[in-house]
Amino acid sequence: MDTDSLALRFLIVDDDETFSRVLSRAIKRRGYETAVAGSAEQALEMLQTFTPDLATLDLKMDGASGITLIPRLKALNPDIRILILTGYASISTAVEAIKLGATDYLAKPADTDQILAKLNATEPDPDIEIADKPMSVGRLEWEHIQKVLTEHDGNISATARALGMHRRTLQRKLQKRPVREEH
Amino acid sequence: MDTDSLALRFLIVDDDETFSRVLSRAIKRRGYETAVAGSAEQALEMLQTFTPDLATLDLKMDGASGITLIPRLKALNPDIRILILTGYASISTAVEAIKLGATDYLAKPADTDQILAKLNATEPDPDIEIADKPMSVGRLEWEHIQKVLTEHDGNISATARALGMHRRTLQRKLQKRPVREEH
DNA sequence: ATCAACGTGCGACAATCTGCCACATTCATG
DNA sequence: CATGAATGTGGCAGATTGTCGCACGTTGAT
Repeated sequence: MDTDSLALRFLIVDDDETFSRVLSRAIKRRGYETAVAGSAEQALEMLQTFTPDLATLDLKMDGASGITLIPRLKALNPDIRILILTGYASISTAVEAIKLGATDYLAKPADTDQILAKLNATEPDPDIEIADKPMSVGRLEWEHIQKVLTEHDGNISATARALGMHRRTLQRKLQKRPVREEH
Repeated sequence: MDTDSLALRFLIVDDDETFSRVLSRAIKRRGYETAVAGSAEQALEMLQTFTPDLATLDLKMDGASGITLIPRLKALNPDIRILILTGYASISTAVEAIKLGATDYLAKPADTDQILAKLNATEPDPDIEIADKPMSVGRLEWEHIQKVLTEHDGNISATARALGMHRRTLQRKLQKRPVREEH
């Protein structure tokens, strides 16, 4: 369908390729036009030919932080809605982001529904409002652990340290739930 | 020195009496005129005779949250600088506070210098440093709970249901202090 | 080969935490 | 005022976690 002129343009800036791909597909399926950038620099290039109406930005990437994009995006489109989405969330960066004009701020992991819910907060679309249940604490923890574990190349000791959790406990958690996905 | 007409008026709203007293003295010593309220309600009364230029608000108090004071304070003095100061800091309340117009947000414990520094900071800087470690599981859980709690307007029972967690357990978790963010 | 440093898997036990049930209040509403 | 919904506590048995300790593998340097 070429509703090009009508479809809202959605920019995803994240260096986690898997994450970007999954999110991009989920968002396209809902009728948005999407663009994905793997770094702030790459995003800046894209902005010369792509003016987004919505955007999700990661903070921790190679090169510049997504936060630096906020002023550029606002300058290009004052009505843009920006969601900061990061696995390295902190109160201080959240405060900065909002002050700079971000619409909202979420810590990863977050599912697509939550992401869109935050971005649509002001949109006249009272249709798909209250269907979402938050992730259970259990699943949230699981995804977080997997992510950090991957970042440490499967090193359990290092992961436990990074997570401020005891190695023994991590071990037990990993035993109980062999890697499986569901929904 | 009676620079009454020149001295900036500083309002402290916190139910921790000791904390308020110490902070009040430290701030007076630096030439501000101070007023202390132990609750949001009490603060509202004071506003009839005291128009602050600066304020620190606590979030978790008996009665209304300090966050509810933000609009009132802004209405009374659009140039007021408001710092949220709480022992139960979370990203979701920080985001909400900043959106409502708070100047900044700090987690207790914080010393007088930090407090005044935040209140006097002028411009946000996009070059704020990003944490090098991801959040601990404990911290992530706290943030998630706070987010859901905020989405349910502070309703504990509803939050517990949404989280698939026993209400009693949620209550106990909420009473504890959040895990400190480290670096 | 040997030593040192590190990561891993697992047993055991105490300290905590959770899921549940009960009960007294408080609060908004019909 | 009756009623349903929330909330703050207390108590308990059972599940989970924090710690220690120990036995192996690996890897690198001596």
